[in-house]
Amino acid sequence: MNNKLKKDFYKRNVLLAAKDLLGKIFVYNDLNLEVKLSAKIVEVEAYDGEIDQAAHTFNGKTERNKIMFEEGGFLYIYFTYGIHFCANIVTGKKDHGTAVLLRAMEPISGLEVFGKRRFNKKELSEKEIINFLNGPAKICQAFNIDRKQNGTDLTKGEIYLLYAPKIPTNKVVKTTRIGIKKSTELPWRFYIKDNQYISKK
DNA sequence: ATCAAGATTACCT
DNA sequence: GGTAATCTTGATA
Repeated sequence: MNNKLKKDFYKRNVLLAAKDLLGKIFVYNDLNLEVKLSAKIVEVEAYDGEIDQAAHTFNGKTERNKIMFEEGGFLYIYFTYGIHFCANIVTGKKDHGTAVLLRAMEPISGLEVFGKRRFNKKELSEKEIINFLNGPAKICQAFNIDRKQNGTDLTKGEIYLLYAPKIPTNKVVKTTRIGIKKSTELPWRFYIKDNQYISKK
């Protein structure tokens, strides 16, 4: 049985896709590792260059953001603050510069790998496990995602998402986004209510 | 050619 | 709460 999310999931409007991404399972099948790394998406933010000044695509296509203008179903990875990478799921139709930032996840498998990469140890306290993936750059550090994964096709076998039932609307919290200076009024951050793995209240 | 900003994190008081 | 770390990108201050 194959419950991998298909192209049609990603081709939808960015806000619909963002809300629906909550609860889905992010999987990295890195053939260099003995285990598949996986985690449940618990917090996301939507970015839409048409109307959103905080989106990297607001001023049009550039070398960095061009993957966001492709059809949904690719990874967009960017480097920021001289240190960190952040991962996005490209959504929507071709030539629409939209994507969903992955802000926090709940670890499922590959805990020892996450522990080694995040804190250089395999003995894990509950507090450290909560800290594995509760921020966009932490996710990339734990999954070892950087430039080389930019543009990855999520309908192939290396990195993909698994279906999970949609989180009911009354369990989804909608707020303004974090860490941006423009378009701060847009309520485009979504997270699973009462989940302890989100980045910030 | 130059420069300021940046979808963050970890560590300090 | 405050801020250093660190460097690519995209606009041209």
